[in-house]
Amino acid sequence: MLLLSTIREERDRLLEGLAKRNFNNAEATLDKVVALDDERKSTQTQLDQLLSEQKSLSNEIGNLFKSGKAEEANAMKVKVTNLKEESNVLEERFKAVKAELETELLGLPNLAHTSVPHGSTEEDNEVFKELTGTIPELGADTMPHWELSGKYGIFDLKLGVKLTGAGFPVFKGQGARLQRALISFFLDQASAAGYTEYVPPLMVNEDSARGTGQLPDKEGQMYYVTEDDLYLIPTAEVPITNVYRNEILKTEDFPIKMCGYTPCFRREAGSYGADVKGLNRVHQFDKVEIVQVVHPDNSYDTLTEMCNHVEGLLQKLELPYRILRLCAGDLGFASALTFDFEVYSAAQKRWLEVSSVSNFETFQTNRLKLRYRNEEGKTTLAHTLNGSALALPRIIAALLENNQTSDGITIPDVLRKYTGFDIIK
RNA sequence: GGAGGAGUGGCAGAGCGGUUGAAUGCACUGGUCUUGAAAACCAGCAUACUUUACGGUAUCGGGGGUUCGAAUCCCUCCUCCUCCGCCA
Repeated sequence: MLLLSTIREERDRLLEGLAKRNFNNAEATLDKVVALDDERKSTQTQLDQLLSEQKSLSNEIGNLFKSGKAEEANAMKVKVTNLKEESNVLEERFKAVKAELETELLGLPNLAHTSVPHGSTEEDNEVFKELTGTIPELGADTMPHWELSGKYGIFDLKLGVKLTGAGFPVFKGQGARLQRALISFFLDQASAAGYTEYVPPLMVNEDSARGTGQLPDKEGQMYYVTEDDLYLIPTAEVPITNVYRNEILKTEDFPIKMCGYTPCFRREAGSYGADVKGLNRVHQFDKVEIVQVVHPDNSYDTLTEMCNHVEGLLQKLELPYRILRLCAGDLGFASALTFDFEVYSAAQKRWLEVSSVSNFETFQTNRLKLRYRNEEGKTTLAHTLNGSALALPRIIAALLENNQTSDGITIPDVLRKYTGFDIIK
């Protein structure tokens, strides 16, 4: 959620940013927000005035009763009752204005960082770092991962359909081991980089979902348990970032570095073709997430640090990758700047997104009420960042496809101590 | 799932209808004292909104109600504790 102070004081910059994001009616929306905020303030001032009068009169009534002047007290009661009627009307108006203001604010996306390129679709994303690593030369009998899975019995989509439905792959045998190996590897790497490991709940309440911006923006993306009003997490970002919801930190608490492995659940309606084939897009997948809560002065350095961490993982896995800087049109609602990491699948001959690293600045912390006490003792919003490190299915797809040989699928060196085997046969 | 008890400031813990945003203790911050430290003493110490400012308003688990007036009474939801049941 954007800050009202930003909307009031940096209107031009904001209009520019909203235009970049192709946001319609930006000017009218900002005008409306400011007008609502003005009304909220003036309503509150009037309301407070009335409440204050009521309060002091009520105290007088108490004193009158004590000194035995019941008649005067009763006369005063009528006065207060009248005041109360007046204030009730104002209070209703106050609540309505506040709610409307909130709705408008929730509809505004984060202001994109100045380095975010213009553009409306993923075609306009900037290649921040060109292909790094080598694309393997594969033979004529190269298979995509969904065919390899059948050949080696790594995972089974049909079985998933039988057990649950489309988009719920079942990993088995060496495939299941590979999955577990990757999780351990990613977590060990995160721990070594100073992240504290969490095992969070896989369902969250409404407050948590709102805190990180899943609600109300992406309600349809989440599985929802109606009986208990809980949401299945679409990413570990949600529970982990909410650890510090409603907290006031000290500057010496920074940086807070957290990581966690969780399954992720996404309803992901509306895609087709190669995008959703095999493991390319599924409803349940595993991911290790890294999250940081930092001082606003350091958040862009932290973004770089987190990108370096993700890059290191891809290098250790010996996967060819590139880094994109997302354009304004492709940038997530809550993000100020996002780098996407893509690995190249030699068999599918396409790039697969395996990580997204973002700085949200104060967009999430404003909703989360996640603050710190600054040098002057004032409470100030912290910055949050997160990144996938990494999401498993497409890593597995790329590993299977790029490492296929006539003898089987070779496992990268770094994973061998985790898998316990060096080739999938 | 059933029965009972409880939720107050960073923590502990009073208050149980009337200037109570809330006693007291601990913790914390600043000061005096001291060569330094400790002790002692003095002062400060919730959050948010609002006001140019003085100040004002709201918040005692959440929401609603009764009353001129609620931390205190009523309803409801949530959470925790104890006992019973069930269970990996």
